[in-house]
Amino acid sequence: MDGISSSTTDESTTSTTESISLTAAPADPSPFAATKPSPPPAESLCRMGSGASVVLDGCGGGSEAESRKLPSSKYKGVVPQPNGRWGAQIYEKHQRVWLGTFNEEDEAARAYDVAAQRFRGRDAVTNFKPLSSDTDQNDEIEASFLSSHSKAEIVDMLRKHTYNDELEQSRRNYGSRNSRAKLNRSPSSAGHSGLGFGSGSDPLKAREQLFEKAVTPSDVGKLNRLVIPKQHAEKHFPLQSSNTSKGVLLNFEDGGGKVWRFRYSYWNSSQSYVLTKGWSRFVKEKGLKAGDIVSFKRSTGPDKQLYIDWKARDNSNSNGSNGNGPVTGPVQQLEPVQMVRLFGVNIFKIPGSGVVVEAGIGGGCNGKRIRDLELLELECSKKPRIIGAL
DNA sequence: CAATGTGTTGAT
DNA sequence: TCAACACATTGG
Repeated sequence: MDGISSSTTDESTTSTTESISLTAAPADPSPFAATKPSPPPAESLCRMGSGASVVLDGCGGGSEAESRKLPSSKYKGVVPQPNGRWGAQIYEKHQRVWLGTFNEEDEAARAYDVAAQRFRGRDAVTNFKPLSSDTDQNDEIEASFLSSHSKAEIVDMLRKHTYNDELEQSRRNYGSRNSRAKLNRSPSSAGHSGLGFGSGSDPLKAREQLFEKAVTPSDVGKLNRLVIPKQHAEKHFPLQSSNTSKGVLLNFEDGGGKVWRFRYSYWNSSQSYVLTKGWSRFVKEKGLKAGDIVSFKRSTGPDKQLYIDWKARDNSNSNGSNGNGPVTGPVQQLEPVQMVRLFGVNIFKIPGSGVVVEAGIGGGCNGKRIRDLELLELECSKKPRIIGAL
């Protein structure tokens, strides 16, 4: 049932192995600047600016009036966007993995290359990549970098255009650090001090730490999503096959007692578990920054209330930003919304009103779009099975 | 409303 | 697998 793991094991999906070694390293922030050697080998489509409504300085302004069809890219994995920009995508398992949009074809092509390397290893056909030249060292670093990150992470970086930066950092760390110690450094590693969080360590609440994650630039970027490390996602927030793609709504209570509802789902496209809807609001409200740590906890009680907290990476960050107050302070719980997984459906019980809402019942959209309950579980009367495990 | 990314489908 | 096309969502 858990199609998730079976169907896609994240990196392992790549079959052969994780040994995705990279050869080239656009470690340089400048994408093609340094590496712009081999033009598109294959296709060799030399179409330029033909239909894009946006100006393409690169090719000289082509005034194009043929609007309908967008110009196809000469690069593999690059597709034109209605805006005149370029999108990058790669396919795997009949599923498309969107790599983001870019202004220049080259940039998009670059992104594709990176993804190709990460997804398919060095044999992957790329637009430029085969570049290795003399920087074996860098190659090795990038190889480590890639192999130590999930596909989802790499994809996020590409989409957020932070790949080069991340790689850059990794590079530095690599040099000073060990050549190969722990390549796994995303989630709970941050500081390890972990619990220092809400400082809570308040046994009174009977809540247990599930896991933590240092948010990446992507997590707090414009992607409006939080990638939950697969291991933790499957361990703590298992999705039923029926929910996998549709997603479910999960309620989390923050340190201030505020309840946050996030859409939690599995993205086939990037093969990752993510918190999407609602996440951006959380990021804004809390003023989350890359590097900050987000912690997930769960009540040990029957309600299994979920909690979410965060902590700035640096201790007392001036936080003078906006007014997001130090909501981080004390970890207290107010009126938690109960959520129970029933029949493969999440049921939320709103305290006070005793109202029970079925996750996903989308219905009321008055003149507006369905903004809140867009995702639904279509299984209600099916398989009467209570999943209280979570 | 514009931009972005997803759903889909048809071609290779 | 890939890319073209359409359009649903999201953010501003």
